[in-house]
Amino acid sequence: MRVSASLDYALRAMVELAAASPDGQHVKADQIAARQAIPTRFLAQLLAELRRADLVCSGRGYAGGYWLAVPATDITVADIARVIDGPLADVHGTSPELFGPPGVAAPTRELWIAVRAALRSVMEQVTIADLAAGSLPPAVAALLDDPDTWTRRGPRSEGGGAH
Amino acid sequence: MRVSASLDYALRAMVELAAASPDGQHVKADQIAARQAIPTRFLAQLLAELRRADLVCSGRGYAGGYWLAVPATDITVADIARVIDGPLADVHGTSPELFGPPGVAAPTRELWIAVRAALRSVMEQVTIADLAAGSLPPAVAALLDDPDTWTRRGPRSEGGGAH
DNA sequence: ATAATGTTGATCTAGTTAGTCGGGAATATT
DNA sequence: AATATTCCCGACTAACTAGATCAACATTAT
Repeated sequence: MRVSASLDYALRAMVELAAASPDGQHVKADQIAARQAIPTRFLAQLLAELRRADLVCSGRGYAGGYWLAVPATDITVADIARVIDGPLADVHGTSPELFGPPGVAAPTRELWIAVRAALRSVMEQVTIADLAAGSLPPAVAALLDDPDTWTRRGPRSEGGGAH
Repeated sequence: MRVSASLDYALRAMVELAAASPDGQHVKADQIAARQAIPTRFLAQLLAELRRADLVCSGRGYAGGYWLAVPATDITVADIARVIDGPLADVHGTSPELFGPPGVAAPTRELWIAVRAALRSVMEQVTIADLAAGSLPPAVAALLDDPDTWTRRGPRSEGGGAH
């Protein structure tokens, strides 16, 4: 359940583009790489993937660079994740609903579907316009209200009431 | 954001133990491997990790096998995930709150913290007792009510209302 | 003692991740 | 037309991780 470097980079690059998009600016890969401290050549690969997925457009030459193919309000984090990392959540190779654990472990299938639903409830709600503006949608921001959300959680112990 | 084979195997093994735990039964690694179609030797490794983390106990010899170290109602999916896979969600190597994306992409930090909170809301609520009994807690089961939850989602398109 | 079982550590393969490199193709300036 | 700038594409590598296997050893009930 880790966020890959590729996804982190791609998302940050898209936020850069979203921030420039109201002015219709073209942003060059080098600029994004410099501003976000991303290896240039590696970023270029990611942008090419995003272009093939029709999330961004590109142009070459002096006035070249990248810009969003659709409005920033229409691009969610999930869209980017699916392009870069594939399906949001799959259980070691197959998608949760095709997964059929045997015997008494059968209900783990519903568990993984619930996990996927939870991921969607965040990643499909947040757009890169939200991120560029610095304000998450209320339903997602609500998750951050609990101070407990901000703390790390060690392997077991602490948390509830009983010891 | 994929569920590793190790975590899937470990969780299913724990559900097997939970199902046997009311009778205080010891279950042998071979039995679990057979019932859950898990490579035997590989499973033994996972069980050893769970034992070192004090989630299960083991005994050797004729009456040997594995059993839960604590009640099944006290062991959540998150507990197992942290033992087997490490932190629930980290952003290419560092935990979300230590992560400091530069410039306009700074709010992506809050995004990943929200993602982690969403994962916790499922994985810390579901215990292996729930799974063995085949009924998820109400708050999690509610996620499964929306029929949309059960469908795959392609890369963009479809979904909402307007096209 | 002995057979059944768990424990440990080494090893192996295949695939993924994160990144680099060189050359080519398109575009705008001069 | 020449040239500088920028994106495009494929190959390549080095490191790591996942997934799995094996042999040898330790423990325990009979």
